[in-house]
Amino acid sequence: MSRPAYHDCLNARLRRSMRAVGRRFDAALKPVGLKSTQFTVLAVFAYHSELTVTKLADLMAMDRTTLTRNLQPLVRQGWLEIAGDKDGRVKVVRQTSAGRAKLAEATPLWQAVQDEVTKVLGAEKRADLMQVLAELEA
Amino acid sequence: MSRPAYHDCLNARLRRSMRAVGRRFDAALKPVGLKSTQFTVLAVFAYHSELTVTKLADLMAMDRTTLTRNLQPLVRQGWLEIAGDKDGRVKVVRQTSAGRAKLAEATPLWQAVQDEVTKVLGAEKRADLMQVLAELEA
DNA sequence: GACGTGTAAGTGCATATACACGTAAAGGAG
DNA sequence: CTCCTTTACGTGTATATGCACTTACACGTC
Repeated sequence: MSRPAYHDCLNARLRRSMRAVGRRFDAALKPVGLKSTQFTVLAVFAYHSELTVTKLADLMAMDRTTLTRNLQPLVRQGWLEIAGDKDGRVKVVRQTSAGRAKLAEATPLWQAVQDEVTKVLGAEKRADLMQVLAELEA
Repeated sequence: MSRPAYHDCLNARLRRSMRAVGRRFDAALKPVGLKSTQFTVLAVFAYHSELTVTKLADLMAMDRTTLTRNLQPLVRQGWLEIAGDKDGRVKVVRQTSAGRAKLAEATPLWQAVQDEVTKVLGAEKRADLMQVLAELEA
């Protein structure tokens, strides 16, 4: 037997691609002062007017405590706001009008990268990729 | 026009899957005290006896300054060592025997997760995924 | 109403990631 | 030999990520 097929590691491959793609999206969004990860959070609120921290974390398949900290820069910039609830345990996250504006401002830049990827990969391969990546989450 | 198709964001999808897969690999490697990212670094040295920092970063498609810091925990644990070179600008990274042993110890645990993924996705889908992810790097 | 259980959120710690900038050494032009 | 450019690497700062642990509140049982 030869050495194990380390080059076939799914985790390593995913991270490599994630880094490359992340750099690409980050660069595209730089003119509007958004990280790609922050864009992703703002985009969730295009579909939900308000969410508790835990529900948002579930939606994003992210550790709740990671999200708590990721929200801070967005709150500091005034794009999101966090308020208490009748239920004293719960914090509700909402997008501000500045947040909606920032998302709208960033959307064409984001769309351009999306289109670029579709062009490079082809629509079919891209759709298959998205599908398999989603399966991977389970 | 309706709202943009934010749910179709490649970057967000990649990160979601990366998080899920990373958690899975991290959990599997926990018994031997390795993070999945650290395993990836150690595995590179199954193919290369020594590498400069920049070459290692290139091989991993990672920012060089990120790698510099990622190496520190591995050096601290005694799995890698970093030495100077004739060329005073260059730092050479090598795996120690402890590093080789740790990699060998972790390999079966890593292989189990790899096999699990292949079982869940099917070998073909998995191979296609790896292929497309590689294309994405360019 | 006191108490135990479950639920929502935050903190401490460690690591991963990358950009902007700084430092130091090699190597060539004059 | 001096100066300039290139190359290799590190630091400062900010963000992303997750686990172990803690805190605060709600709710049902007695």
